[in-house]
Amino acid sequence: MDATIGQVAKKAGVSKATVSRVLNDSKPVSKDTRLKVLEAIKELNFKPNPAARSLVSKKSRTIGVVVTDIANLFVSVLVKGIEEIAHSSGYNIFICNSHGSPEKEIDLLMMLKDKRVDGIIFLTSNLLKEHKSFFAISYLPAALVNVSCNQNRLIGIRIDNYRAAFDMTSYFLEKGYTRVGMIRGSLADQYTGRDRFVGYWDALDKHGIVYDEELVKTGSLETIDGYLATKLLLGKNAYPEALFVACDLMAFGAIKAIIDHGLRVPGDIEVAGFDDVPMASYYHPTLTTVRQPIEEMGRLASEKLIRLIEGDDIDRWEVVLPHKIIFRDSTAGKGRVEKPIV
Amino acid sequence: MDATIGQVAKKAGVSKATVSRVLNDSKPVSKDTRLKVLEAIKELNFKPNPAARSLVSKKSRTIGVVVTDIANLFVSVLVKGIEEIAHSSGYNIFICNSHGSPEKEIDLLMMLKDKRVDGIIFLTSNLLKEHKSFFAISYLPAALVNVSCNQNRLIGIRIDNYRAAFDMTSYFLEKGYTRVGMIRGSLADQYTGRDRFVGYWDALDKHGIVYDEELVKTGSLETIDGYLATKLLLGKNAYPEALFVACDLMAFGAIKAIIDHGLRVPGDIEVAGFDDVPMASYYHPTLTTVRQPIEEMGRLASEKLIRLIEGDDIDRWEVVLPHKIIFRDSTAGKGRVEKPIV
DNA sequence: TGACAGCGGGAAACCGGTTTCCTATAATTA
DNA sequence: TAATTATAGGAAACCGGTTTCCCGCTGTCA
Repeated sequence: MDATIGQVAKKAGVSKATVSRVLNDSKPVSKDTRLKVLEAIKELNFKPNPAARSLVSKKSRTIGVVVTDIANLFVSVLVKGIEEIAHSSGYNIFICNSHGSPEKEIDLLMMLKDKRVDGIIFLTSNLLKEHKSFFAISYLPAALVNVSCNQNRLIGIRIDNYRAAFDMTSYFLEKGYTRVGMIRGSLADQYTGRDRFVGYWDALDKHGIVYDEELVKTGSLETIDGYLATKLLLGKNAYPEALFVACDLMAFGAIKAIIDHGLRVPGDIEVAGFDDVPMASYYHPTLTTVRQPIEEMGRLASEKLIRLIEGDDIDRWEVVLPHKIIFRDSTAGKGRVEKPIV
Repeated sequence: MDATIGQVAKKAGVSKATVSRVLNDSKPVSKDTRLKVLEAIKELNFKPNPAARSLVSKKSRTIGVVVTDIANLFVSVLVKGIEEIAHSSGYNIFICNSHGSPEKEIDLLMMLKDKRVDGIIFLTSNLLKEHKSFFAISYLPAALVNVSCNQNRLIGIRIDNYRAAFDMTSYFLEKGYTRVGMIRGSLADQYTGRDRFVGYWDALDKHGIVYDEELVKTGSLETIDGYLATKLLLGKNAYPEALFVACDLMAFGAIKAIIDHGLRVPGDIEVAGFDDVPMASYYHPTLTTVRQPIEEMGRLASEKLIRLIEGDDIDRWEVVLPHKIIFRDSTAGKGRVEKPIV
């Protein structure tokens, strides 16, 4: 069906080797022969068989991508960035959903290695020692998104989650609120989740507010988790004046819960999220949030990984991209009303 | 680095052919030899090289997936379904974003063919004759999502968009509203977009309402398009009592526009969407919408395509899955207030 | 006992490219 | 003019599997 290099060679009256040289510019070929070969290629509509190429080059031109769940907005935007660069560099991407399970993650990493991918982009909120040793032993080029790792030859792409959470929380505190709550990610998250939580805590601390565990609940990053966690929070007798939520999806759930509880956002409780997914500016009320350059993170991970795969040198292994707080309606409250001094 | 079949053969004291037979159960092997081979495989941690296998089998175990934009919620949920089945059947998926451009779509289809994918899943709202002839000429197994095509040997997965739109619109009309508007998809969409629009029109017709082009605007399926289209609609002197929007994302934009305009949903205008993306039940107000079994559509496309690739017979080439209208707050209005008969 | 079928297993061809090694010719230098 | 050096391009090995073809052994039947 498809033409082979042998047929092209015969048609052009040259050897397979010569056709290969024309295809890859791997050795000089005279103008005449080159033209004959190109002509034959065009006439037969010849496309080199990638499997045959892979076999000898030992490169699959495929990047494995392990993510928690492609249907999550953060993830799909990240993948879009990854795909854009990979595709334009001639790489396929091979996406796998781990559903956040560490065992599944390990399985997937090993499976990708068996499939001979050239490199891996790994999105996880929790980098375990099993993960680290996989990368150390396998020698597979890899880029980690969202976590930092001082291990040798591992690319890391993230934002300063600690700082972002610190600043977001400080905004509420400087508005005069003393009861600032948080819906945080799972306690198992040693990186993203932890950094955002510590940033929140440190901001309280710096502003002389004592951490109150009654004001903090945990959810697993889905909208429904934000909803349920906030419901719990509101069950207490004294609810927060402001709420910092560890991701936008949960923040939407939180706002829904507050409204269902008969309170207003931002009138009664101000809410801020994290990520700035596209929906944040169309939710009602629009959501104040920490903007991560998600697509850019994907592009950068892809680009650096491909450089690493192709043996170019990497100037910086760890990249911390800038974030930005985007203020919208969900925090457009008046701040604490000071008691007038008589 | 990685062990080869030759090394396994040597270690087990047999020929490569025998190892291959054990791996694939392609010819009987005595119990003794089989055990020796399995032992050697385990000891060397041997994993067959997929490129070498592909070369001889002429199968890449890869499915090309062409979608408009992976960051779109409908798309990412669909891809999740596709990935689930493909992965569990040992197939990779190779995702490409067309951004809705027909030229790009053709380019991607041809590129996938050159990459020797075993089959293609194609999500498009508009099946052009160039697409059809690609599938006809290339003989590549393919599954189309969202469009119907009477062409031979093409799998089609969709819902009855016409009926769904008809029913949704009828709901408003039967509530007594006479001014029911629509934000429809692009005029270029000959399938999904057209069916939903015709369903809307026919419902009006059946209820004796004359189609009013002032009440219909067009958008390109993104949230912002819904917002802008609705803004336009509200600019007119008499706005609709109810609005049927061709997809959820645009519906969110529409609701936002209505609220920004100083009106209430559903108090002043009722709104319904289409798709039932996860956010629909967490938007404020929660969104009435036509539920498509998106993930199931992905799974089914994947499953049928793999059957086709592997030569099993296909019982039904066209599958029309059931949809369901999910009623939520955005249509919880009282209906037209009848003038009391004195 | 001899002929033949059935079965396990090895050697080698093959898939379609790339790369090494080598040769013939042209160009350069002594 | 002879010797040397570049250069284009061919033959064949190779990548790592699968598959065909064939052979030797055992068991069965006449």
